[in-house]
Amino acid sequence: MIFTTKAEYGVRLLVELGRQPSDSPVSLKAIAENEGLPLAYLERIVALLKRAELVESTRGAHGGYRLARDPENVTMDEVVLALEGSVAPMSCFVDETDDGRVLCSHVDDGEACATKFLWLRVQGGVIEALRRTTLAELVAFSAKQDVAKTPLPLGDALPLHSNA
Amino acid sequence: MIFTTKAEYGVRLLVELGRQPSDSPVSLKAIAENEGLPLAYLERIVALLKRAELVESTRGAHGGYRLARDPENVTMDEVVLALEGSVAPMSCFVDETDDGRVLCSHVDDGEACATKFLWLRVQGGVIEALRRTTLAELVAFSAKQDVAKTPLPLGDALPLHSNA
DNA sequence: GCTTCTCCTACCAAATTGGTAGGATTAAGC
DNA sequence: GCTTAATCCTACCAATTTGGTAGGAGAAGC
Repeated sequence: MIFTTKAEYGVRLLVELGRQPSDSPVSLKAIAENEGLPLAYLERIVALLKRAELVESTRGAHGGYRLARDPENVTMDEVVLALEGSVAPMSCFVDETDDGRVLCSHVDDGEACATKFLWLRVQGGVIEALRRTTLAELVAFSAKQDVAKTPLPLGDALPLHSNA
Repeated sequence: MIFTTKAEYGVRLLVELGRQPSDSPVSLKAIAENEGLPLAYLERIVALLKRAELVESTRGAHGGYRLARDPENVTMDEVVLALEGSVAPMSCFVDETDDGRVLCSHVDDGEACATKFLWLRVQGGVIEALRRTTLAELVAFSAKQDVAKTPLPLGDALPLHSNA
C-alpha cells in the first residue's frame, strides 16, 4: 500500500471544500456526513492540512474550514506530503531535504546501492504524478461525475459514495 | 511507505544472482552473508520469486538458486508484483485483473470517485517506473559502484553495505 | 550416512493504522 | 450571559501488518 486513509480522507476533504460555491467555511461535521467518514478522525486529519496552510479555519458556531488557496494552485504533492509526512518508497529512506523527497540512509559517502537507484526512480514517478495533478482538476472531475449521474439541485452536495 | 523489505531484499537477492559470472546455483546462505540479511527470512522471500518463475532452484548439497531468465528480460514490475502481491496505492484498490494493476472497489457501476482518479495516476507512475527498469540495469549499476570503490578480485562479491 | 542445501509451516514481538473518548477553547445568536 | 456549535488537543485502544525466528522434513552430493 502506498498511501493510508489519511491521504484518502484528506484529499476527499479538500475536494469537498473545493466544490463549495462560496468560500464561507464548512463544518467538518457536514463533510463527515457527506462522505460517510468518522468525524473525530477527520479532525486529526484536517489538523495536518491546516499546519501545512492548505486550509484555514474559523472557530466557534458557524465556523468551519475553507481552502487557503485557489484550487488551481494546489498540487497533490504538497497535499500528500502534508498528510503522509513523506513519499518514501522504502524504510531506508529517511527524511532529509525539502519537499517529501528523501534520501537513502544505507550509504552516505557518495556510494549508492542498486536498490536505491530503483526506489529513487519509483519515487520520482510518484512525485511527478502527484505534482501534475491539481485540486481543481479533482474538483472538476467529481463535478462531472455528479452531472453524469443525476441533475442536482444547485449547491446540494450528495455523498460521492456511502460506506455507511 | 510504498514497499516493504520483501521488495528490498528480493531485489537485492536478484541482483546478487545477476552478478554471478556463471549460472551455477548460489546458496541462500552465501547471499544472506554477503548482504547481511537474515537467512530464514530470505528463504520465504525467494519462495515468492520461485513461484513467479523468476528464479530456479537446485536442492541438496551444492544446490542453490539461479536466475530463470536473462537479466535483460526481467523488468522490475514483474519482480515487485511477485514480491509484494500488487502495487495498490490505496486500500480501496482490490486485486482485480492482470499484472498488479488493481481497480477501486468504492464504486462499481461505472462511476468513479475523484480520489480514484488520482490514485490511478499515481499507480501508473509507479508501474511505469518499474517497467522501464530491468534487472540487467541494476546489476550493471552495482558493478559500476564496486569498480568505483575498490578494484575487486574477479568473482569475489563484497557486501554492498553491511548493516550487521 | 553425513552434510549441505531447499522447502514448509507455525509462531511471535513490535510497529503502524484507523479509530474512539473526553474534554478545553472560541464565537455566534438569542 | 447562557446555550450551542464549532475547532482544537491529547491520550488511549484494538486490529492488522511487518519482520523475523524456530523447528523441522525432504534432496542430493560426497
